[in-house]
Amino acid sequence: MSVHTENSKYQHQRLQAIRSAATVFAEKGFHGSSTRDIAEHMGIKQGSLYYYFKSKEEALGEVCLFGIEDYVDHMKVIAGSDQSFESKLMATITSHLSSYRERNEALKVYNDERLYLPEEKRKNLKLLGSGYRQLLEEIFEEGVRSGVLRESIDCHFAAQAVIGTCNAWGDIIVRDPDVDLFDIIQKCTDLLINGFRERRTIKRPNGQQ
Amino acid sequence: MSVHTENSKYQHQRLQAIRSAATVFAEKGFHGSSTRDIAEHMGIKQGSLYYYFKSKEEALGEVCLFGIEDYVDHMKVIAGSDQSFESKLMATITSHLSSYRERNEALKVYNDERLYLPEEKRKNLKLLGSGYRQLLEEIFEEGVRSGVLRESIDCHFAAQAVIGTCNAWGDIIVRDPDVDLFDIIQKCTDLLINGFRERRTIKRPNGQQ
DNA sequence: CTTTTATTCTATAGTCCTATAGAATTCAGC
DNA sequence: GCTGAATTCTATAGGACTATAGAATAAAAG
Repeated sequence: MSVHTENSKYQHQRLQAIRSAATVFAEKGFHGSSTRDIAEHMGIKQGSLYYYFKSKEEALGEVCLFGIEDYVDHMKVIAGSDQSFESKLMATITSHLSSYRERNEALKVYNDERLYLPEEKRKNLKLLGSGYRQLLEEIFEEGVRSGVLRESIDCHFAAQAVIGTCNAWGDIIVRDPDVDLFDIIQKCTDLLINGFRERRTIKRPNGQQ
Repeated sequence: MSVHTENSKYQHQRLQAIRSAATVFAEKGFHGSSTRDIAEHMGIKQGSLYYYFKSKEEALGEVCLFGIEDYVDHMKVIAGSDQSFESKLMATITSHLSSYRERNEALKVYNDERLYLPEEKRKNLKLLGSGYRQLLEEIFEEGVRSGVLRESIDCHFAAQAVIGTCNAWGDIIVRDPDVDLFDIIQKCTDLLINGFRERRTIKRPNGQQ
C-alpha cells in the first residue's frame, strides 16, 4: 500500500534531500538558494524535489529540526549526569561544537535561517532551543550553589554567553574545516571556567608590576 | 553642472536610502528583501531607488561600509590610547555593542550578509574587519607583556572570542531593544577579564566545600 | 513667468523562481 | 517478461523581482 516503510529508498533519499538543503542553505541562505540548487547538489532534477517536500519552506523546517534535535538530547544527558560543573561545561561545549562539525551545516541553518519559518514551526523549534538554554542555566545555578562559581553570576546571562560563544566559533568552524576543534573546545572552556569560577588558589610568581 | 554637492538633498536622501536598506536587510536578509520593500520603507516608489543606487548589490555594499567604518575608527582610538588593559577591553566592548544600538541594523547586516557581495568589495571590507581584529589582538599581547594576562593566552583566539561574544550579544540587542545595554557591557567585560587575568588577590569567604 | 535641472513616478522587458500535472522510467514480486 | 507501485523526469503556469526608459512633477535660477 505504498506507505513509506522504515528503511525504504524514500526515507533514505529524503534524508539526502535534507542534507543537500542544509548544505545549500548554509552557503547561500534560505532566500538565496533555489530549489534547483538543492536538487542539483543532490543529483536530481528540480521538480523531483517535490516528491520529498511539499514546499521549500518545509525543507527549511526539516533542516532546522535535523540541526537541533539530537543536539538538545545530548544536553539532557549532560544535565542529568552527576559530573562536576567543569566537566558538564566542557561536555556542553564539546557537544555543541561537535554538532557543527558532524551534522555539518544544519545547525548553522537553524541559527541563521529559522526566522524565515512560519510562526507555528518557529515556536516549536524555539521550545527546543529554550529547553536547551534552560538546562544550561540550571547547570550554572547548581554551580553557584556548590560554590564553584561566584555568587554574583547572572545564570541567564551565563547560559546565553556560552551559547553565543559556541555559535560564534561554530560559524568559524563550519567556514574553515582546518580549525582544530579540540583546541577551540579547550580554550573556550578555559576562558569561560576561569571567568566564572570563584578563586581559591593563588600563585604569586614575582613582584613585577 | 549637477554634481551633487556636499549637503544637497541628494546626499541626504541617499543616506536615508542606506538606512532603509539596512533596516530591511537586517530583518529579512539580503535575498529576502526586495527593492520594493526598501523603497516602501523609505516612502518612495521602487523604481526611484535606482536614482540613488546602481543596483541592489551596491546598496548592500554601502550598508556594510556604513555599518563598520566608524566602528573601526573607534578601535583605532582605543588601541592608541594609554589606558589599562581592562579599560581598553571595556571600551572595545562598549563601542562594539553601542554600535549595534546606535547605527542599528547596519553592523548586523555587515556580519550576516557581506558574504553576498562580490569578491572585490568583500575583500575591502575584510581588510577593515581584520584590521579591527589585529588591533584587538595587539591589545591582548600588550596585556600579556604587562603581566595582567596569563602567559598561556592565545591572543588570536582571545580577539576572536571577544568579537564573537560581542556579535552574539549584538544579535540579541538588535532583536530586543529592551535589553539593558550597560548591564550586558559590564557582564561581558567581567566575564572576559576574569577569564584572562592572572590571579593575584584571594578572598577566602568560608571553608565550605 | 520661463527655462533648466533635480527628483520621483509609471510602465514594462526580461529573467528567474516555485509548485504542479502528467509522462517516462525504474524496480519488486510474481 | 508482466504488472502495479515507486521514483524521477519534462514542461509549464503563474507570480515576483531587478533594472531601465521615458514621462511627470517639483525646485531653482534667471
